[in-house]
Amino acid sequence: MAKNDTQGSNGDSDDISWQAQKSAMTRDRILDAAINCFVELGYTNVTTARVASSAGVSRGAMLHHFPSKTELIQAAVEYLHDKLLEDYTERVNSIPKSLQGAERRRAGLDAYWEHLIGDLFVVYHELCVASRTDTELRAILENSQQLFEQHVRESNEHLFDEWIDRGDRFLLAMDVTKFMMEGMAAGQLATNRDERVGRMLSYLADRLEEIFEEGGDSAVSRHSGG
Amino acid sequence: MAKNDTQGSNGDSDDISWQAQKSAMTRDRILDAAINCFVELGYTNVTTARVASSAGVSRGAMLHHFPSKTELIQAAVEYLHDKLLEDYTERVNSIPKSLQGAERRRAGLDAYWEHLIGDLFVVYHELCVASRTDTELRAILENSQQLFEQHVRESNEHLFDEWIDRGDRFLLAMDVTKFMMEGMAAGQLATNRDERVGRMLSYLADRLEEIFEEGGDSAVSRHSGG
DNA sequence: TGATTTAATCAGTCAGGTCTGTTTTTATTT
DNA sequence: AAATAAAAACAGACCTGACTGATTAAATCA
Repeated sequence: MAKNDTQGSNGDSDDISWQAQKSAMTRDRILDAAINCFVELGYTNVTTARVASSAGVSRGAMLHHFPSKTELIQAAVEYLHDKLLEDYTERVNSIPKSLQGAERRRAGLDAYWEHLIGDLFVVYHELCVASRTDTELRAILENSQQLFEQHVRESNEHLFDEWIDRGDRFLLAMDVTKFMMEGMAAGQLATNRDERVGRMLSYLADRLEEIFEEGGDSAVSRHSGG
Repeated sequence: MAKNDTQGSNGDSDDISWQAQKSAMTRDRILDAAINCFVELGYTNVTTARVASSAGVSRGAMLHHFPSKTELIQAAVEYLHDKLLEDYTERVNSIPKSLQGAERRRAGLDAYWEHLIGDLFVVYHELCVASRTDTELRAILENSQQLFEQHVRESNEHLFDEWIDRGDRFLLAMDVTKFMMEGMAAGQLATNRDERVGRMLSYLADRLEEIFEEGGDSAVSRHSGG
């Protein structure tokens, strides 16, 4: 809005013009609004008009930045993907450095759980479900999924760096964690939610420690091939 | 279609008229078509015209049986619920009687898994996801969910009848099973699907046996309060 | 014949996308 | 520096197409 301070034909101070800045700002406003609409309305109920209204721009303005709904969705999904990674790493990084060993790993589980029940992941899961019958969305998601999975893997290798060289056991532990926690997040659990979740997280934490115990018992090694 | 054999104004043999039979048949045809559309198109892409076309009836005919789309969806969801129960019990009942003990329980897990990756459950899960932002659908589903959960509980009590009196351990085992398997079913697992699933099912089966071992170790009893 | 079921057509709503016009910013010219 | 041209950002009206629900006509059965 206040343009006179930085702009001018002499444009030395910043190599990015005021126009480009303004354009990027409205673009981000629109993408934020799109994510917001996903959260509040659900992917299938999002219309271009609603996104524009929520962003505070006219339909024409939005159509200038995103010529079609597909391009809007594409950009919004990538934007969501970025925010998902940011949310996850932020939660993991905010684990106190003082925590070490089993306590640190348990805190990692809790952080992952909080990430899974957040709005962003809920929306992401909705997109995955919708992509079953929406080939366009499926194509858009495939890229993001691979990147996200890789990022989670790297993050886990950091959290569980003591066990990085356990081979199959590491994969088993990651799958156990992933499936159990995503099952809790996606499953409809109306009764005793907090109690059941707490119990499951503790149980899961113990199983992970068990999997990586030196000379683990046969029950574990049978599945990890070690 | 062959009506002359059972029908007549003397209508003593059957208290339901030919017309009612026919009406019920088209009703079921429409509901079957609706489920089919859910599977093939996804819940949000289903239109009344498509259902009618898939059922082989005109829209007018369908609107006679289901005056509004809401009523159609309502009936279709209840129909889906019935078919879900049928599918699950059928799979469980088809476990050979010769299997007993741990083998029988493992077969129960496999049956549950097959049920979870079937079309019916996939659609059901989609409905659950869609119900987050669709209050009408949410209301419709709530009834079905309670009935379904209760049925699964009863079925489990039958499959695991040796352990029915284990109190908290039983609840823990059921949650572990439910979450892990639903996580696998819902999660996007592109790579090594069959291998990972098989490994997880074996691991899960072992954990369940472990949970119910007499005088189980502290790791288990810590979470089951027993 | 009278009632019920099926078929066909119509009107209203709302979505996405095109089109044209307006304002703001940038580049050019004098 | 002032004026002007060009381009970009923005705004809103319009069109098309699809869906739902209502209405009317035909066919079928009691």
